[in-house]
Amino acid sequence: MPELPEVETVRRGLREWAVGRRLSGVDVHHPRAVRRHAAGPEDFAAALVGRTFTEVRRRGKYLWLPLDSGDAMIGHLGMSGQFRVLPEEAPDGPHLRVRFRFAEGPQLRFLDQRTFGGLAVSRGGADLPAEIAHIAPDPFEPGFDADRCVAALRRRRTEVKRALLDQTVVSGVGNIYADEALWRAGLHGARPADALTGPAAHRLLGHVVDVLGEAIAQGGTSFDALYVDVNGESGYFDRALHVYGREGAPCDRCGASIRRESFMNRSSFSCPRCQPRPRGRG
DNA sequence: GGACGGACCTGTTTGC
DNA sequence: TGCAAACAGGTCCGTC
Repeated sequence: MPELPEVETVRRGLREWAVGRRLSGVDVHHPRAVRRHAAGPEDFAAALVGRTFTEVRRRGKYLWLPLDSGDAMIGHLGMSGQFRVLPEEAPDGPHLRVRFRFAEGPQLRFLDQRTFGGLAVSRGGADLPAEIAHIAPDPFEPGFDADRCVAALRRRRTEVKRALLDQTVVSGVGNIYADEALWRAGLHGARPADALTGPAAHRLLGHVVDVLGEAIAQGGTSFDALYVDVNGESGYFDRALHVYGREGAPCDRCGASIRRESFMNRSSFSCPRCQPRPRGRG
């Protein structure tokens, strides 16, 4: 379940292993992996072969790798996507979607069990691909404006958790870190976003930044083999989670039993005492 | 144009 | 034991 911290961990690995290497071959094993590349798998491969990755950049959960052609390869991990650095002789495995071969050295492989992830080449997209431009800056970008983000959050006439997950409000937040930030803020996710005071919205955003930053420092969160870095290793932040996946466990703050509720066809975890439901709902 | 529900997808877990 | 349903959830798209 890669959110911003997991994607940042992958970005750092790719920066080490992919930048400066010239592609000698690209094999698309599953067309769904490049479904966002409208011109098709052959065009995707042709735009990459002979080119060199010059950088690895990220906005929210999106990665893009600028090429020496001025184009960029965009990547999104979806729910289960992985970039792995593996020797040529390593077996393909059942989830291999795209293989990148270089003039020398190990291969880069894009694996994806649930196929929600995808790759594309953005023409002229080295600086900021047009396909990503609609996403709001994430809190770790130099251009991030907290006041603007808070204003966007408070304009949403919907529940605050849904607003946090809206990548046009703030990018990089997914189900896990939204729950954790709401727990830290003592807010139930069903609270109306447009009813938050300015200071309360700023505090919530501060918790979002804190929890994301702490998770980056731990190499991300991992519950199983679905999320690993380019070397196949897991992060450690799952040990620091306070509510996500802890149904029935005592709240680390007050001892009440953590509850699980269905929300947006997903699970939401919260403390019934620290995060009371808003009155008049549910 | 914003809000919101459903679709997409597959390996694992749970229930009968 | 075996089958079916439920579940995980980020993003896109259609509808209202």
